Amino acid sequence: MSATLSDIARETRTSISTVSRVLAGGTAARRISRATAERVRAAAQRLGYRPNLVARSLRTRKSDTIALLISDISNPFFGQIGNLIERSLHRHGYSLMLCNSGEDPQREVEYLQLLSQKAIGGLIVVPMARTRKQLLEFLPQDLPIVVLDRPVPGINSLVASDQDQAAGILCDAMERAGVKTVALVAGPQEVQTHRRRAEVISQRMEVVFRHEGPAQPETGRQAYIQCMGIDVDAFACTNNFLALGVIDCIAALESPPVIGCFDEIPLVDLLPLPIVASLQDVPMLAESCVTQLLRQLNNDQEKPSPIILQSRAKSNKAFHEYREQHGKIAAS
Amino acid sequence: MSATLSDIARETRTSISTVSRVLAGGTAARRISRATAERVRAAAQRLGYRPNLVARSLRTRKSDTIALLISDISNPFFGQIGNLIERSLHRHGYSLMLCNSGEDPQREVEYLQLLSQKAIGGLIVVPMARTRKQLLEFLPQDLPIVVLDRPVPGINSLVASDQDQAAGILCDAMERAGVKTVALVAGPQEVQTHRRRAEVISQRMEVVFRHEGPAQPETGRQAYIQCMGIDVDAFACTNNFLALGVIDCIAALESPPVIGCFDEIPLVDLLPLPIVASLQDVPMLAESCVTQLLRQLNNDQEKPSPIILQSRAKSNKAFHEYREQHGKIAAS
DNA sequence: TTGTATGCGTTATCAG
DNA sequence: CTGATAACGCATACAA
Repeated sequence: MSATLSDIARETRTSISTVSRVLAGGTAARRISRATAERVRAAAQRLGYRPNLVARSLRTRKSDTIALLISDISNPFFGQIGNLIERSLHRHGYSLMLCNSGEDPQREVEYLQLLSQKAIGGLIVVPMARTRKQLLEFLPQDLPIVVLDRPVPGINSLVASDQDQAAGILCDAMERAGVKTVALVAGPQEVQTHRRRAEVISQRMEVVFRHEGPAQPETGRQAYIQCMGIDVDAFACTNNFLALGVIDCIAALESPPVIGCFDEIPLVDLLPLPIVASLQDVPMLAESCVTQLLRQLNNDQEKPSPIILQSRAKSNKAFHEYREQHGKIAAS
Repeated sequence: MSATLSDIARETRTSISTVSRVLAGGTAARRISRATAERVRAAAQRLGYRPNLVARSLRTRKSDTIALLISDISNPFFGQIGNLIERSLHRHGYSLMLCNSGEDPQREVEYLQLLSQKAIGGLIVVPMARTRKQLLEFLPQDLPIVVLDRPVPGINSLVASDQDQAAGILCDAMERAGVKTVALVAGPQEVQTHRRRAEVISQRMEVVFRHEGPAQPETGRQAYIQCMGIDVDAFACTNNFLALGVIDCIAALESPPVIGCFDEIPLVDLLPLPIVASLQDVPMLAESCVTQLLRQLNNDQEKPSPIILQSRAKSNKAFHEYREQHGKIAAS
């Protein structure tokens, strides 16, 4: 058991309040004489004092723990983000509570309710909830919150990629490579991100086949199987998990179609398939979440405004070869 | 703001302790009359009572939050484990605090100290610390703890893979494929897992080149570059991150060597390299951690004993072809 | 069967 | 400049 304020007070023959003020620092500490402040600090040091964060939370009604509510930390995209957010928060003195909703709205609500019970100090969330009301219903009014990846109308504290731009550069790349007809493999259309990506692709490309399902490799496999017989230049997938399933099936072909997708595909350069991906700026997404959140935690008065990041296209060698063969001559 | 015990007491014209006893359930609740118990439960329901977990923690000196202290959640191995552990804990009513040590002993110590300040209820840790003393120094004596993946002498509450068996089946597979000479690419030898794997490989195979460094792809790349000119049948890597770096460099060769490694390589079946990996039973590792921990949390009297899991070998098509060409005839 | 009183360790208010 | 003292919400020993 660590020493308490009261231990230090006894040791220094001062009162608990004095000790608290000294150790709290800030304005309160300045109203204390150099002498006693020094004595208190010395005693705290000597006794190895560490504040009881639970007691502090009970009193202040907030903790230095931030919740990260996402669908699944084993998704590499969230794994990277989670790692970066945790590092950054830790540097700023906060801890992270990890909450996997598993894309299950009910689990999301359960967690949302938990937050106030635990006096969680802030929330970074990739929401299932589609409306501001749904999302905030069970949360304390003043809880600092950052919505990540999926815009929710009426919430300005947003960090996300510009999905129109992201899908746009993907279509650009495919067009330049001579892709005309595409099979669209889409994740759940209830999810903003998947929906918007699918919409842009549908507008820009000639979609001759379409399959929708959970954002898992299995959905990609099913799409490929059902699409057999139909001739397409490319499979466009609204995320990398879907693409993995398609790639898995497609590898055997002698003249494989293009794969267009979003986010990172591991070892993409080694795969004998033409692949082009639209990559989000993951480190910037993570860091933006933290700065956006810290601003609210520090009671910065200016209202938060959305942070929208640009994506960039990345393709592998096989894609470049494909483009050599099928692509238009680039009009400079 | 949620209702408190005191609100319910006032509403039902009983006392705080009565309400507390009813809502606590268990033995205390049985000593209360059906009538008042019902009244209390009804009021709690009506007022939407949710216990303030911070206050409870302060009083009981423990919380229902479990810490997971690992090196890096963006490592897919830990991502999977983290996801499974979080799901399982959540089902059992616990939350997860995620701590990335980044393989930095100092960050590990920082986190260890934090746990008691937060009254964390239990710990699952992949430790840097090599001794029982180092690990437990800053922890409450009675904290339920599970050591994952890296045995620490004197701590029985362990969940890990049998590294001798894991490395053994990898060597078996390579031998059967006709591999004689290997380049050993090893992670930090301070880490139990890497060290043991390297030892077994060194005993079983003819190691003609050796490179050690952080368990990152970059180390694998360096190893490959420094190994150029030396003729080896295989690269044996003590984990998948190292292997990724080697694979990255090696892909271009017309007659590539075998890659032997541990844990999952994404899209391994599509890669044009002979790869064999020794796979840990990740879901079982995760679930074992939770059961091992819950047993301690429920004050089960029997002392915990280590849970050691077996691995299995998995290879891709290219490896099978390699084996056809170079392998011994299997002596039945 | 139920109520009263105390304390967990802090922060914050109000007197001096 | 400093010290009592009152919460925060809950669990629990002790009375009744």
